[in-house]
Amino acid sequence: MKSANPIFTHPAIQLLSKCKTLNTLKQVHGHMITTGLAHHTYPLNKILHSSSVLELTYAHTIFDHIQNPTVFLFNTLISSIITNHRSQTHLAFSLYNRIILSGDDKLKPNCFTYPSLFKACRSQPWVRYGSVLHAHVLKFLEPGCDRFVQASLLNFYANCGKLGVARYLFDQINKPDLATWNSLLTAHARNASASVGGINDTDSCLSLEVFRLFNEMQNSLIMPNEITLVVLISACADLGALYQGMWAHAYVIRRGLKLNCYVVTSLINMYLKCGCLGLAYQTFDKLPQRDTSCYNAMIGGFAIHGYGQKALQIYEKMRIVGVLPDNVTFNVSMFACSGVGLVDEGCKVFESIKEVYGIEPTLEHYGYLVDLLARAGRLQDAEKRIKEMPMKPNATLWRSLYAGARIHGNVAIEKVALKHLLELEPETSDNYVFFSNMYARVNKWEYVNRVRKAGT
DNA sequence: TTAGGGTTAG
Repeated sequence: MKSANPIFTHPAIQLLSKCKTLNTLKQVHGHMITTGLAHHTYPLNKILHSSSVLELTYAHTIFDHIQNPTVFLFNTLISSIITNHRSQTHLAFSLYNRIILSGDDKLKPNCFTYPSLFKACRSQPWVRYGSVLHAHVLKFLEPGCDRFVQASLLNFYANCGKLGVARYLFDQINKPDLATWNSLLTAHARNASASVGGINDTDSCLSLEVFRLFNEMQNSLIMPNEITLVVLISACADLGALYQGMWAHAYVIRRGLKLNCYVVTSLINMYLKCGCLGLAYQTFDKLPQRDTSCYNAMIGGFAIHGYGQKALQIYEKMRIVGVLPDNVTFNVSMFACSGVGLVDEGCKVFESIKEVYGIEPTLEHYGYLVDLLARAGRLQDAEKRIKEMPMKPNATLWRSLYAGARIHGNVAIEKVALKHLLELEPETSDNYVFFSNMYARVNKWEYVNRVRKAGT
């Protein structure tokens, strides 16, 4: 009987996965160097992976000391950078370039090289490299050799809005598995809800296509999972299709799928979009373990339906049970206050961002604060907040101040806000109309004509 | 003997 190679079962390798700090990892690495273990690819890959999660610089130093690293080691580092250190994506691409430009016949990218790189290409500034990578896939890999590469390509094109290419690539895949089906469904749902400026016929068609694809998927005997249902329920929300959404909810229960935070959040959102606040709350209330997103959906739901006080109660409950709020939580909570004039409560939420949670308020947070104050007629406070904020205010903030000043009849502040709006958006004709309307209201007709001329 | 693709909220 052949005994296992001791390298693979060495206790130092078991220890590696338990290292929680760079210091302990360095100790194990030192031990591996003295025992000669660090010369072998298998343990080297393990240490490269563990160190890249904890401290990328250390992993890079290890990598730079490896003579003739294999494509396996390149892939490990590339994928770890993209998964754990997205801001360092350029390092992943320079590693990829090293493979391509090595001139070494033994060093070629393989099917494990591409999925993470395509994932990186979904955000700027890397999007433009996607089609280059696609060309490399065709050059270096056998056609249709790997479903992971095919699915990641599909996701890349879907993310760019090139749904036709995504569908073409899907049709090339032999017996698509569950994740590939989910990719295609996600592609349609994402493109349906990604349009700017509201619903149009194309978007509705894409959401309807999600229904059709779901049926096609079931006919191909692939069992949907929670992810599939999240996509299906989101399509129902986009269409305002309550009956289909309820059917999907029942399907989750009937098929024994988990009502996890993703599924429940999409259900809450669907019920809210269909105007069923009660059903949204029932679904929220039944979930024993809720995450931040789930709370955000419910707070936002109460806010949109005009129940600011209820929204704040949920926000308070979140604090009591110890679920950490995020930027969205602060936004929706302040929005909830704004809608029903709970000014002091909204200000308290704003102050808590820094004082309680130690987070620097963002431009968007200031936007909600100014909107809250301006709507309530606290125009001097709103203007003071804009002037004292640490970043440059954008047009949205000045517009909120303008709207508040307009409603509450404060021409002086209205004028200040409009001047800033014109500076920031000289091309927006609405701003000139607002300005001339303001002068017309105070009977300054010579200015009305002057502003109108400037705006044409 | 190790690696890679799919989900929610304003």
